[in-house]
Amino acid sequence: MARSDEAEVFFYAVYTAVQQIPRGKVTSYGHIARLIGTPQRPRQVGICLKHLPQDAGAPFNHDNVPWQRVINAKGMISPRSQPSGARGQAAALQEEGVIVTTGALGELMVDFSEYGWFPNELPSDLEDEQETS
DNA sequence: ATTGTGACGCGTT
DNA sequence: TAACGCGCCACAA
Repeated sequence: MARSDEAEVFFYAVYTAVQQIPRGKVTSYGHIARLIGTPQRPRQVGICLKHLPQDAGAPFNHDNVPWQRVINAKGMISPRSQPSGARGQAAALQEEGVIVTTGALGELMVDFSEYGWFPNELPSDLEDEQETS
C-alpha cells in the first residue's frame, strides 16, 4: 500500500462508517469524523471520499460505498465533489428518494430535518472487523 | 524534502 | 448575518 498505516486505518474507518448510512438518508463529513473518533478531521473525511476508487475490484469503491450520502454541515452538496459540480451527486441522491432543492445561486441542498442521519455512534463496531487483508 | 491545496467545521470578527 | 481565520493532514506538483 502506498499510504501510511495510520492513514490506511483512517480510510478504512471512513469508508466503513459511510457504508452504515441508510439508503435515502444523508449525513455530514463532520459527523462521520465524529463517529470514527476523530472529530477534528472532517476535512480528511472529504479527502477519503475524494480518493474513493471507481474500480469495482477495489475493496472500497463507488459501488459499495454510498459516498453521495455525505454532504456538508450546511446541508448543501459540495460543489467541489465532482468536476461537473454537485449535479451528479444530487442525481444519485434523488434516485434513492431524497428530495434535493436548488437555491437561488444554484446550490443543491438537502433538508437534514427530513433526511438527516446522525446517530451518536455506529450501529456496529468497526474497530476489529477486518483482521485479515 | 518542501509547499500549496483542499468532497469541512467552528469559533471570531 | 456574513466573512474570515485556523486546525487538520493526505496528496499532487
